[in-house]
Amino acid sequence: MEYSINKLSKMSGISTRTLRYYDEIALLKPVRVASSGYRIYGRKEIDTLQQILFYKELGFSLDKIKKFLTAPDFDMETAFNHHLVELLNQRERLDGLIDNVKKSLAAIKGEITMSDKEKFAAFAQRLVDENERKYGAEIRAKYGDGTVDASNERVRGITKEQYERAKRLNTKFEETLKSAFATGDPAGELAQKACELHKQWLCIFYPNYSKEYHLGLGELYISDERFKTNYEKLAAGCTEFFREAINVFCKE
Amino acid sequence: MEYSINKLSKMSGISTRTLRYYDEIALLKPVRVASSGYRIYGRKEIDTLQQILFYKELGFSLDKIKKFLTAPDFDMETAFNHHLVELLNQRERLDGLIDNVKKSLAAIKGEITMSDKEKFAAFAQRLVDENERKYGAEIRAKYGDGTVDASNERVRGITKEQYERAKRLNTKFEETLKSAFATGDPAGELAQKACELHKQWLCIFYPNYSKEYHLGLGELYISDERFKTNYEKLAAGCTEFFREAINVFCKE
DNA sequence: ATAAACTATTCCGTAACGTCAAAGTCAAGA
DNA sequence: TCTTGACTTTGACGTTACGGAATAGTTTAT
Repeated sequence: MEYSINKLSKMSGISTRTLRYYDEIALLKPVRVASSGYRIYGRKEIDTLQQILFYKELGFSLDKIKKFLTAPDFDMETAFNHHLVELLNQRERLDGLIDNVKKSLAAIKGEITMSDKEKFAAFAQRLVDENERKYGAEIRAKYGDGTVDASNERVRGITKEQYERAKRLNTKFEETLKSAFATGDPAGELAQKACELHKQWLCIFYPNYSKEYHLGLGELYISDERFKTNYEKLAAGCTEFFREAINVFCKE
Repeated sequence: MEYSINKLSKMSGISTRTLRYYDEIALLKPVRVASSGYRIYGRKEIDTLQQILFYKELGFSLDKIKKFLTAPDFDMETAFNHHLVELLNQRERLDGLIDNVKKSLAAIKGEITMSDKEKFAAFAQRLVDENERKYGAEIRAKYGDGTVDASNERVRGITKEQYERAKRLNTKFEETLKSAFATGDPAGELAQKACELHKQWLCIFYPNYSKEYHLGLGELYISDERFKTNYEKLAAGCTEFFREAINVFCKE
């Protein structure tokens, strides 16, 4: 059974434009092309399209979906784990936004008159990051935006002592990680100690620490350039190494 | 006090590229431009930038932020309310994705067998998405958001009775299909009755039933392994037979 | 034969910038 | 004064996953 692009489109609910796009990026090629240039799809292509739609529903990018389909021995479990971590991060960020918007709304409805826009803006700014202005820039410069943005709510209440402690922990952590990297064994004692230090550091900003989140952070370090360059400064390949270490650490 | 683009960039943590972009879209213009073409910012621009960053932290688009800043009597409360609703919707969607990814992960790991019930739920979810994708915007444009949400709710939160009815229908359908397959005639009375039962089953989840969709479903059953194995359990070759039957059924 | 329906290939646009590239500007040391 | 280096400018392309439009060729039906 053969299908024109329009037939396939109507069957699947996917626009012809999209199907052409999938052809263009080699995600879904027609089984053959007629002499007229018309695309012709077969049964196998319908099957593939269904799979594509399935992965799409889970929020995977087309690029990853392509890898799923082309590499037959793709490590699905790892890929899904990565994806889950990413989604969890996204949700946490959303939670933060929602929280702040709710607060701002309350402020608007409350004592602020809408006419006095400037007053409100000033107030709202104070509302969001009183502490952020004090330490935020400093922290941001050191650890990258992600730390501040993702944990705005928690960072806000951080004390100077805590900040000093974080700084000390971080120094110690970097030293330990560097030594650990020299051993080349991410499961070794040194590497695991680095993980422990990192966990302590992390707990300052994220009181609700979980292994799941720690694991996710390992992924974040690799995928986020800002973190990666930070760690790569210690040693080339250090980020990957640290991720391995975290993987071991969190599985114990 | 006057600031070069670099100074402002370093003070605010915003890249020069971004500042130029904000100039380009008229979100933040420099106070003046030197004869050399260099941008020069003043104190007022710093304040404006702070405001921009505040709104950005709440997840507003630059376009909306511009309206906040330029329209002096903007209805903040309404805008914030809309924004909040949008964020909540996004989170709900994320929750759904996370749920599905978790389930898929469990399935991959083999922790649970994709039971019939879950298959069922997955399928229902897919129908919702498809329904939303196809008609959502249209309906929403006509009747407002409420309608779609209610409609989706109906599908997602199918009642126990509906579920029971679906189950009964499905059993009956399978029996009929099995008998029909024995006759070998996809255009015969029994096969057509099976199609009718299938249609009724389908209509529980898909109120906007159309022959076209039913037809497409026939293809889906053959191409999707999860469905295919389900039907092949009844009899070998049964899936193909059923598709033929649907073809006849929908052409009447 | 001609109109209707279908299909193809560009190309532009989306949001919010990052990342070069080529070229002009400014302050300071030799 | 010349040159070097730091700084700045304006393009222009890349990113995601397509939507939409323009233009031109193909197939099908009457």
